[in-house]
Amino acid sequence: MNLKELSSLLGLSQTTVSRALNGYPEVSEKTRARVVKAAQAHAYSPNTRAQGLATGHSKCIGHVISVSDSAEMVNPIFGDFMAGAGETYAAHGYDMMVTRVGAQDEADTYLSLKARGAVDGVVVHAPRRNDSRLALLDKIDLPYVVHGRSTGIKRPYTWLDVNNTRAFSEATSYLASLGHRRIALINGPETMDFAIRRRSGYESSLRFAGLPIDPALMSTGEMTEGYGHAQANAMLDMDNPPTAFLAASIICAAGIRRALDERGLRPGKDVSIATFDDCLSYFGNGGDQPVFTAWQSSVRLAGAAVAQMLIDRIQAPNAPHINELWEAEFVAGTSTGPAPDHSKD
Amino acid sequence: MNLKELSSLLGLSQTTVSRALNGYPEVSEKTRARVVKAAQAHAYSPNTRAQGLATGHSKCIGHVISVSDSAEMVNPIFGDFMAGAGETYAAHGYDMMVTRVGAQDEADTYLSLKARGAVDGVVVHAPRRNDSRLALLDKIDLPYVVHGRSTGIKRPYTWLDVNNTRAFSEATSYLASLGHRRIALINGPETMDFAIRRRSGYESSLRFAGLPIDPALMSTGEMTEGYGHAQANAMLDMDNPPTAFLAASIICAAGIRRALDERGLRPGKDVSIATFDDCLSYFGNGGDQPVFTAWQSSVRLAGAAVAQMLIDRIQAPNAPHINELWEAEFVAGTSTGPAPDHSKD
DNA sequence: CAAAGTTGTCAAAGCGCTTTGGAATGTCGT
DNA sequence: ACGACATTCCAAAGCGCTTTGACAACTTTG
Repeated sequence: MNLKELSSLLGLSQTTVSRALNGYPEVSEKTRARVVKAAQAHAYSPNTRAQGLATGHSKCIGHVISVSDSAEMVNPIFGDFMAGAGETYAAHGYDMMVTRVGAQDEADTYLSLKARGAVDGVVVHAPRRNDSRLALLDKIDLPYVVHGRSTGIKRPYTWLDVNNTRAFSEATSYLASLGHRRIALINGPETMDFAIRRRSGYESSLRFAGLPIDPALMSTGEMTEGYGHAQANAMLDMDNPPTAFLAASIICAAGIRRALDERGLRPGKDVSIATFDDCLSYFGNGGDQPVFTAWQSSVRLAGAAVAQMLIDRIQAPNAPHINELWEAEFVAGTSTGPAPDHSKD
Repeated sequence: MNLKELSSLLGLSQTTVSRALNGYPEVSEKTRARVVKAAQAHAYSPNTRAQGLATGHSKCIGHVISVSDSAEMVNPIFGDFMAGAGETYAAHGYDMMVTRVGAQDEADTYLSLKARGAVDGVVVHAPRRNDSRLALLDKIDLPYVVHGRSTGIKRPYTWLDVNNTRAFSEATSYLASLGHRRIALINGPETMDFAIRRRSGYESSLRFAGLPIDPALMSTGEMTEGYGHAQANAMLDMDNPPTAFLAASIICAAGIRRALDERGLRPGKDVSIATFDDCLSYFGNGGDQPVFTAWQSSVRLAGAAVAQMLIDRIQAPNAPHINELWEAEFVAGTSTGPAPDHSKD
């Protein structure tokens, strides 16, 4: 069923039927009702491609997911972010297109998306420092919103980020205030802007507390469970091991916890763990009784909000850029406690 | 840059340019080379929508993700499956469209996808028993491939599944052979076909081993870490607790493990854990030294294979239906061991 | 050397929609 | 009763591509 058939069926012109369905005022309410009813009865939905061709926009939003070829790692927050964004898109009649790409072909992918008119805008995921994608997107005039920020980019752009610096600064101070003097940072990949900010928050709090900054207590890598486990193991083997860990994600934290368990160390007693928590739907932090002491911020809500910002941006491309900085919320869990007293050792 | 501009720039007709780029034989190699070079120089890519309108297919594949409104749960395998599928799509010039939908609007979403001509085919995720989507898709003639199977559907359809029955039967036998007589099943949602099969594999091996089937040792639910933890805790509180757990996913297994750790029970010594493992990129099973004894099958590879099957199906809609049943691979971890000897209790 | 293929190219139609610029019809003031 | 003005509808153009059918310009054949 297409427009032509439907309109001849109704004895109306295509123009009138189209206007009736799209809510234009120059069609009487009587005929509009008639048209709408017939459209429903015949399950008519305008052909997306034809509509796009005619209007010049695709009502589709692109998400380019860079999969590092080395690690072949899919960011675990991906699913929840998409779920949040998808909700917003559905509410506004937008489709969502996902493109998986290796790091090399990143630029080409955006160019192609633009040249082919496949999307009206894109969400930039996992921004790096001085991320070259932003200049590219500005140049080719493809609307975008950044989930995160890119330090070093001076031109304004629209972004939504969590205050990672603050969260990791608070977390470090919190652990220091519990008496911990050897606090390890199990960070995400420090090619990512958020990881850089997290480290800087961590370091500034260490300095503020008068604690040394020890590179041996800092690690960077893909945020897998195995990574958390391996790093914790390596650090706990040190002569002067950390008494507290600060993890980049709850999945890392789980790995750290496993390392403790294997050694018979009690989390929150012998060794503390604090973590950032993205509120992943399949890996909750224990609900009523949080397991991990955490700074949390829902990536799902972020997805919904970023999607909304992008839709707004597409509809008003010349509006001033909006920036949202969300504060992570502190939850006290059982994974942290006072630094163990070694005076009796 | 569009076809018209490019062709007038070259002093050729649109026809010739189009044919040259699409590899038709009736254009001389000399002009073809000229056209290809110019296209590259001007970064010309045919407009997706126009191309789609003209050819009648969208070169786009749909993934409809049902998010149960109650649980608001995003399946954690989603990201890895997409990464695998995305690779295949990219190689064949297909785009990937993702639609998030609540359980109610599922049927409408497929109808709309079809009516709008938005996709050439869809992947059916998480099939249920007697899944009504298959009949719907057959009726509206939208090509599809099922990731999993749907018990009760008699008409042939194309699917790729893991032999869940076998895997869980083997796992149960394995645990029984270690002397476990109280083996708990921490299953996924038993509205899902795969979970039903897993249970039946589990039960058949219990029967075969002459062990009783105790509903108190079986649970069903969304496969979160918290779920695994809660179920394990509840069961370990029983008068006659299980000595082994069989988990539906490595994430559940992590939760079970946490429950053991909290109680000072040693995995593989006091209580065993076996699990199914989807080989999630962010939650590996320890690499060289597997943590969990597991039956594993890469969901990423499944994604790539399903995508390929769907593309084939779209290109040859009348070809016979293909079914692939993959066997899960056994890996021995440290999480299982002989049932503890209670004779000295 | 005319008739019959080949080869390389093109003009134009068509995909299903939106939108422009009329054109009918009806209503109203005078 | 007549022009003015809304109101309601429509024919046709156009979005950027593919594809059909035709046509020159060459080759080859008898």
